[in-house]
Amino acid sequence: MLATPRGPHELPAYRHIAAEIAAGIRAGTPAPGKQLPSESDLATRYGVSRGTIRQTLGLLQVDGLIASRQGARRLVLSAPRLQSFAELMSFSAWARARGEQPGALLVELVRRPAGPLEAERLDVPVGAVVYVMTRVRTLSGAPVMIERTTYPEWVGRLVAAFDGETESITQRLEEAGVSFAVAEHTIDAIACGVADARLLGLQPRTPLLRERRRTTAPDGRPVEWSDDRYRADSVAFTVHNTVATANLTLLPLPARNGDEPAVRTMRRQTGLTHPRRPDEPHS
Amino acid sequence: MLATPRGPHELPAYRHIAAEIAAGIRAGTPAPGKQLPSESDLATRYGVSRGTIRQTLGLLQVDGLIASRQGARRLVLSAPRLQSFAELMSFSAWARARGEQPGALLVELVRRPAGPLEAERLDVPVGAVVYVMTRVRTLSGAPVMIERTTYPEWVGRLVAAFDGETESITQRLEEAGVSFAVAEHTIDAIACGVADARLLGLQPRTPLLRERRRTTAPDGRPVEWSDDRYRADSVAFTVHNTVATANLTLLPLPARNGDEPAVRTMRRQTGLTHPRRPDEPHS
DNA sequence: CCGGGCAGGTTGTCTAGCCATCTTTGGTGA
DNA sequence: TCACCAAAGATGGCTAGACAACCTGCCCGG
Repeated sequence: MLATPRGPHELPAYRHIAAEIAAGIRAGTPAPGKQLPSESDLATRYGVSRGTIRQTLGLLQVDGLIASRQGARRLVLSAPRLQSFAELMSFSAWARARGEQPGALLVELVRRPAGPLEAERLDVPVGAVVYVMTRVRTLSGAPVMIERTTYPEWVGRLVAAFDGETESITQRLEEAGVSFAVAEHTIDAIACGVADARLLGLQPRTPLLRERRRTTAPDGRPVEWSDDRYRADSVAFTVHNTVATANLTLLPLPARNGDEPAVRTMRRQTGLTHPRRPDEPHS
Repeated sequence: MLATPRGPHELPAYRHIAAEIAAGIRAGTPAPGKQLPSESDLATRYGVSRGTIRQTLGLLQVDGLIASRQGARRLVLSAPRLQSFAELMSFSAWARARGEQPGALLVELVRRPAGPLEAERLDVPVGAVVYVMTRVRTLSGAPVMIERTTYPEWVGRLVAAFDGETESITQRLEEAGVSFAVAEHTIDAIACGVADARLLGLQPRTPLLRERRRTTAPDGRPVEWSDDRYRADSVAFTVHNTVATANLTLLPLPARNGDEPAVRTMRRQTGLTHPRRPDEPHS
């Protein structure tokens, strides 16, 4: 009864169906603002139970594709975009997904004992071996980002074995069995210093978009800590969040001189009021 | 058998249990890096079925509190932070949650026909009435942000009725029955212009952190479009994402002169490889 | 013509259970 | 001592059904 039978090595049904529905929305059926078929409808159509369909719709909802209100049919919000967790981690994966040619110029790769800051960020003892790699990343030849990544020893050992100009460290690490599960990003703006200006070909004091990232493996071990500085005129971040899932945080720097501030976090919402009526279902 | 019986108006069981487990983690039991009790354990302990516990753990997982791998017990990743969807939307809610005193200085509030850009952002016809409000937001008296928000007529009418120095427009709107469901944020860095410099008391060309946001009601109608510019030395964004839920996007500006670029989106991940062994369960 | 109320449809919550797949552990045999 | 294997334990995926809460549209009465 499955619309498209699945082989043994394929996605679980609920993901498969989610992909199919997302593809449909991308193709315009149903159009944004329109209603989705009911859960029972979809369950029958795909030959699965309502529980499985609810898993599917939960996925689409977290992704911001659809909205739901108890009692009313689900609404299509917008067409889906590109998708991949890897794109958040990997400059190369992102660039390729956009059809641009990523590149990397190795500036430095050093192996040294961890200082107290690095030790805390990577959750290793002070003095443990860490690897610090600095690279300039390019898009179609033009430098757009400076990447300073710190790895713990068990990862850095692998990284050091790669070619310096290896396109995607992330991809190579995954192939080597190092996996990524959780990442925490801190995004702010800084003025370009003299050294960074030279690497990026900019004037000093130009605004840069800085992303600091800590990535963790499924077992909780930190895999990398990175400080990436983007040309502000070539890149921006977007964050999508819903009342059901908010993963963004805005954090103030303590007293305008500080270093590691307290945090403003955006997680889930408990309360949600509903609109009076969905008249004018937009467009 | 419920550890804490629920009354008729309380949260659903799975949210209630999630809150209790999160509180426990905040208090240090289990500590980060340690294991959570098994699903069956928790089900028995809270007197619910395993399905309900799985709903609970799904919540905590999306929030980045715990990680899971098939076959292994769930791991506690970190202590939970403050939580509220409102804090992503509302400067005031965020400031108060942090114990600081938010303020607002009304610069301008105009009512005018929508231009083509505004019309698209708010999903109204060109020429429809929109309200544009400019305010300087302060933290304990010091200006930290310039807020330029555009509202469609049905929301702007309410906003115009508020006092200009109303602390939290968002909160007042919710009280008036306008609810928020989805928000899309675009974050980048720009150099401070002359006008903005005067409003914020900065030198021109200082880096600013810019957040552009479109907020949508549960029925899909846009509620507001905002351009907020923060002092880069007083605020930063953090984004949390997991392999199961990634809501961040990095989007390149097309040719270094552009206005509305294509999008690099970070949504869900389909594939996930697993680590070899979780030895050294960190700390 | 307008408004209220009711019935049916739809999503939200929860249960009980089944099997698959993977991890961990402990024991056995070389 | 060490490698391998089997069993137990855990999570992932899925089903079928029940009831609650809520929304919508229709019908009917005023």
